[in-house]
Amino acid sequence: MSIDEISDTEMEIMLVVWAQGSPSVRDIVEAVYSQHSQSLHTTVRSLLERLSKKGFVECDRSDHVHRFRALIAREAFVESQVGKLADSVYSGNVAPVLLSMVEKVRLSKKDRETIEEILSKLK
Amino acid sequence: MSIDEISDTEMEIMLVVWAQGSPSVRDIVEAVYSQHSQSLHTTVRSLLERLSKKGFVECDRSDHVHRFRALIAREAFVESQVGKLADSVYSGNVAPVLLSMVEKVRLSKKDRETIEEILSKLK
DNA sequence: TATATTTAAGGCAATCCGCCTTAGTTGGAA
DNA sequence: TTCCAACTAAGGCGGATTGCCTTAAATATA
Repeated sequence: MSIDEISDTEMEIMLVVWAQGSPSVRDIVEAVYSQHSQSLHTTVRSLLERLSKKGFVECDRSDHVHRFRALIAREAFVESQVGKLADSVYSGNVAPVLLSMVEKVRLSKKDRETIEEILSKLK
Repeated sequence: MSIDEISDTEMEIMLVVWAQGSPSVRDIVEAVYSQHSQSLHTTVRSLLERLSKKGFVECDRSDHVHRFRALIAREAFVESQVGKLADSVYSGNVAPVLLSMVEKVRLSKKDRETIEEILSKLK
């Protein structure tokens, strides 16, 4: 599964969609811009249209006020982004990326134990 | 440290620079395009100029034939990319994704041991 | 019905991307 | 020394993307 590019502003919209589940345009405008106006509304609408074309969201038109839902989970999106990074830098080998992540990311005791548990099951 | 965006073709050039150390324009052209021409030469030259402006490479002009070197290690680049992803998607918290990746990614025995070694050092 | 809200369609300036053209410079071979 | 091949320098071009906006039409609601 290859994933389209996503811009910064589109990303902010996705965060709202992931957080709220099925927000309306107005919900997103207010979450992203902390205000509302006609132009911001149509701006977000067109950004949502692009996100829809890219396959990130779907539009529920059963009500007059459309509602948007994510077509990809946040975790799956991040994983695909990491995979893309691995493709371009390490010829698709994700392991080196994972290793540097383990080093860089601050892990709780519980996280470390969970990883160790997963690893032991893989053996 | 914030890192500029990098395009696919720029990335291919960076891979050559990382692999060869201090290649000339010609070295890069031949590595990327498996051929050489005037136009490809200037194309790569301008891509290198952009990479230079973005802070990814530096240009050694001591010889007539300029040579280019990376200003960021490949590993550091990958780490910063992962960090950027974490910032934008998870407010910096990558741990949950890391956990699911450990499950999903096929790891060699050596990789697993490396991760366990890193984890034990974190304790 | 009158007003506010929303959808629909599309445009616009700025930027980036990959690539190329043209011109001038340099080094080395004949 | 002359001439040529290789390189640098400067900048342009078409296409795509991005964030935002304008205008107009449809819909809901007071």
